Amino acid sequence: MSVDMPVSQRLLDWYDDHARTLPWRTPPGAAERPDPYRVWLSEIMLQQTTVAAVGPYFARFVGRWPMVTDLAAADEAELMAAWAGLGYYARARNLIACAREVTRLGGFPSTEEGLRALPGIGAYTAAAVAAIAFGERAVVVDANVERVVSRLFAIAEPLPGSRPRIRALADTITPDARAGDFAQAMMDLGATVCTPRNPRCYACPLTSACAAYAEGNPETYPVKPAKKAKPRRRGIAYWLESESAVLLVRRPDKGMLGGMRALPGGDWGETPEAAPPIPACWRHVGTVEHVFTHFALSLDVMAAELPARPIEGEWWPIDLIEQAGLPTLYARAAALGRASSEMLAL
DNA sequence: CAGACGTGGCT
DNA sequence: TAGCCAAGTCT
Repeated sequence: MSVDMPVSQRLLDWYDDHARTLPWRTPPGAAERPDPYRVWLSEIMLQQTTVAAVGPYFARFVGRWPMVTDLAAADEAELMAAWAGLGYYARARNLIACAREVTRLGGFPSTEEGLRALPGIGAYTAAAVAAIAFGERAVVVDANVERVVSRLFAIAEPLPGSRPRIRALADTITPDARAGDFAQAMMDLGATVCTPRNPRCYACPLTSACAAYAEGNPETYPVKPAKKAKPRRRGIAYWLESESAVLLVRRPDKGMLGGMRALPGGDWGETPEAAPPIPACWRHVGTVEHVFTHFALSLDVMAAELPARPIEGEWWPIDLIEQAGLPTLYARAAALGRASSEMLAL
């Protein structure tokens, strides 16, 4: 392989042999383009989320809602429950809004600009869908591309200040043809070779063009600012059981776990303080330690059993609690409450 | 613009 | 193991 072959060509050649096989992809250089609906759905799911985590969710979603028009007609609560566990729940709320808008438009826009106007679609996703699903030349910059470009050009300026330069440099190496394959090739390279730690430079098709490799310190790029310390908050969740069912609530659309089902309980803060939904003999059955992006939470779980469903609300059969679509935090809290009441019944 | 917004896997 | 990190978007 010639060293003066353009970076884009070397990368595309590498991709032809090393592309990952993924459910939402067509093979490299395939004649037919992938379904825009599947490309869009996968891109939304993959935002800040690993391929491994997305796999089963993607399969369930396309099985249940095979076309964007099906998703547009979905029951919102069912969709939120199907998303439970994937995180960043604003994505699920935007997903259904976007599906409805696309259905109203009669299909996905094929341009970056048109895609960018849809809910939940930002600069990255608009470029990715335009390139992958519609073959448009678009400069696709995600965290993988930022890392690969930072290393190729040994960019010393830390993120996020270096973003404009990274984008400009990515533009210079993006080819006119096969822009979608090129974008996916950059992401595959970042995910499997040009990794954040212990990059496998010996397997990289671009080492001869890589400034960081020449310096001998690829792992030092991209330069990032120091992380801030996470504060710790406390909260309480109430497992109220009656007639083999448990009382669930729906969290407000704004804020943490917005729109998701949850156990009753007050706000989270410095001290755990929340009035129980009803006076009862509440037992402390455990504490869930959960780390979010910007704080850590200690959630104390209280449990009680009462006869004859004492208050109005959504009473969910405990045997079917897995289907309630609780986000992970509350799924863990529910496991504690359920185990405690089963223990008590023995 | 910097902070809010989840979760699980890897080192 | 505690921290880092993942195909970002919205405000």
